[in-house]
Amino acid sequence: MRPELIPDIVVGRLPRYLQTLHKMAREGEQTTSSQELGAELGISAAQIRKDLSFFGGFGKQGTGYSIAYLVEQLQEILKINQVWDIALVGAGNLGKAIAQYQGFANRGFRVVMIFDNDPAVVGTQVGKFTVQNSTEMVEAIRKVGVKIAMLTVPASAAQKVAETLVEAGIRAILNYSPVALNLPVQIQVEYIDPILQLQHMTYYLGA
Amino acid sequence: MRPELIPDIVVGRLPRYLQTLHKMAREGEQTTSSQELGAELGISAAQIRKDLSFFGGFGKQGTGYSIAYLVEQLQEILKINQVWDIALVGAGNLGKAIAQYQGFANRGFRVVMIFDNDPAVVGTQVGKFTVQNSTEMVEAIRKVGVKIAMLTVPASAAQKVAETLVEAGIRAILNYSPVALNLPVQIQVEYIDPILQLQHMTYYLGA
DNA sequence: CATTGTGAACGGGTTCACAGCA
DNA sequence: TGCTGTGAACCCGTTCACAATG
Repeated sequence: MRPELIPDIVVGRLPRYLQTLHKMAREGEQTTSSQELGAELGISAAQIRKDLSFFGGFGKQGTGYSIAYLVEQLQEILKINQVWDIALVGAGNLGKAIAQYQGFANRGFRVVMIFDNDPAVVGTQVGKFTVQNSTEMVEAIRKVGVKIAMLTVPASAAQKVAETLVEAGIRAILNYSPVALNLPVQIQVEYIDPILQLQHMTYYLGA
Repeated sequence: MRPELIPDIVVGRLPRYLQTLHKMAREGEQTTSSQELGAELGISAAQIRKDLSFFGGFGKQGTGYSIAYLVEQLQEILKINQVWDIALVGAGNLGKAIAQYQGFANRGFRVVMIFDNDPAVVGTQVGKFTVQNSTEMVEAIRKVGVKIAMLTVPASAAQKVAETLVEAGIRAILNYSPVALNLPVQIQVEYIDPILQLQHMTYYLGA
């Protein structure tokens, strides 16, 4: 399967399918249908079938999909049938909260190092990590071969830090800073800015 | 202008335009063009012009857009030429970090109350707020007339709490819990789940 | 003369509808 | 019979291209 032939928007829905399949599994279900999965997610059944068909036939006519099997297949497609190490940059309130978040483990990720450039913060303990100095960042990331970073630094520092991360060999960045990053195209970048989403919603709120 | 006639995807881009316009203003620029704005955001100039044209002609041929004026217009369109109160539900690590985040104020929002159902947490201080008991939630939200909530409770509790929020008069929810919410269509819901975004990116990471 | 605003062309994602199969 | 997988039709968002204009 050639990854670049599959619409990015389709890839982006797979994690959501996985999320809901996990929930169904927790509730003891063995099997589901495109109909049921779609209802849960607010997506049409046809779209789910079409999306999955890009990767192969995972279902059985008349019966639907085995949840366990589909979970396994999606994990393989998304390459999360392994655990990815993450470097966290920025040990402010948000960074600390993320470092201690328990939900990464069983979804394919774990934070393995945390950096900050504030001397008052470097050396302090956050969960089970000691905050390292940003000056050691490139070397530490290279050494362990970490490929994914989360960025929780002030907006003014984000672009610079991101460039350093790329230099260190990072290939995917989840950016919590409220600025658009300008990086080589081959670097994967996703953004989290709650305010953008709040502003989107207020458009629809009368008064 | 009839809000429902404008593609939702267009509305979703306006906050990003605003974000970049603010940045340009901070850097001392007075004027910009669809070209420049697009380059900054990785969006085509034509799309930006088309998006803005849904709402009116904000630019001048030959010159471009006055940044200050466009910011003002976008704020009005998004209804953030006012400050929206937010109720935060869930005072765990993430909730606490959000409550103390300084970036809401000048972008149209402020957290005004925070709730939790854990007796060990209720009554404690988070930034300048005292965590209130969830049992008081409906009344407190109704009384102040808060319309927006952020949800940072465990996945298992999210649906139930969301329903209670709707009952209290909440009309928009920013959900940090990793579950799809099932609510009346007129309720605005946006999701933040970093793991979905990480999983999206790993698809493109070889090995 | 640079840049907007916009109708028309285009392209790609979604939905439809049904053949195929357990 | 129920539900999947999929080609075709459809629809809607993006890009194109240019007239309009400060």
